[in-house]
Amino acid sequence: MQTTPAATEHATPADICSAPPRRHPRPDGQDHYTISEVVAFTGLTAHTLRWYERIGLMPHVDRSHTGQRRYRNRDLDWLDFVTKLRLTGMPVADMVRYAELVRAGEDTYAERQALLESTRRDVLNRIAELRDTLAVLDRKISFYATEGTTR
Amino acid sequence: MQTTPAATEHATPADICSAPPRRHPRPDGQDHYTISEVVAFTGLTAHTLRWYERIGLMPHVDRSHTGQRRYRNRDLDWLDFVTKLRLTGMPVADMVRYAELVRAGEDTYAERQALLESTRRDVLNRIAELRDTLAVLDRKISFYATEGTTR
DNA sequence: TATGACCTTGGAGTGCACTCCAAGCAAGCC
DNA sequence: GGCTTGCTTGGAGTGCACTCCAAGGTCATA
Repeated sequence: MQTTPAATEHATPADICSAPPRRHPRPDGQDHYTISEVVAFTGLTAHTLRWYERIGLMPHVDRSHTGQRRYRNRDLDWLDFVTKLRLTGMPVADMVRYAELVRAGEDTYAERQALLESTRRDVLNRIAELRDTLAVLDRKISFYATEGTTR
Repeated sequence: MQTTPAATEHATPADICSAPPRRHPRPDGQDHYTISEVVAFTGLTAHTLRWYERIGLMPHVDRSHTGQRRYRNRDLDWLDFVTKLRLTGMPVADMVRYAELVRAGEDTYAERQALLESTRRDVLNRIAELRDTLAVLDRKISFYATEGTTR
């Protein structure tokens, strides 16, 4: 059993770096998903998928001969990444900025790196805040646990 | 040096449980802060403080003889807690629910505990998600770092 | 070929969490 | 008293991230 090397070999400009350890529903070459399939895979709504495209957050989605969207594996990878960024609280405008850098090509590597490093710092800060909050919650919960049972 | 026991001894129904390790600007008894002082302490805006009160997120704020707000140490503690909850992504409506339980008295200890435990689970999940995101960011950042310098 | 589920678009609507405004009262200083 | 700065209110406005709608075209199955 081995991972399919296609993902990195045919890497598109859309998201060239670092193959995520994701299992694709279908292998590269047969990867043509309708919008409702992508809804099922990602948990996003069709509305949101179309909106992401309109605001420039999707690198470009193929179309069938009749104009319907046909998502590829690389689109799923991109959506996974976008979903992770969204969880960090990053504003959509910043994600669009990153998408623009990706579209602009290799010359933007440095700027992309800087953007992700700034995001990384945000994530570390948020984790620290959440740890703090966790401590407060634990203190209050244990208060309620003892007071609630001994009263 | 020892912590002032006043905070727990005179604990008000507002937020009776678990004295936070917070240094108050003034000791209990001389704690009467204007809204702009609270703005300076908490980082919240005056608009937001008034809005919190309007929607029932503040337990009740004292007023001067002319009707101006005079916040107490317990109010600062409460605002600290609310700010922590907000960082977890908890909707304001849920925080209002908790505030209502606090106002309702000791009979709601069990429900409060359940609410905080549910929040606790959310926080743990969010931390796990952020760790995951951190791994993805690190992978991409190291890609850009090597490609950017060797190109 | 008909039925019904799915897909397309631009634009309008929604919900949340603030954020601001106008008009007026209050407090402190010269 | 006059001036400035701060505080009060209800209600309206803002920005974000979706979310939905109407009107119509497409696809799969019977």
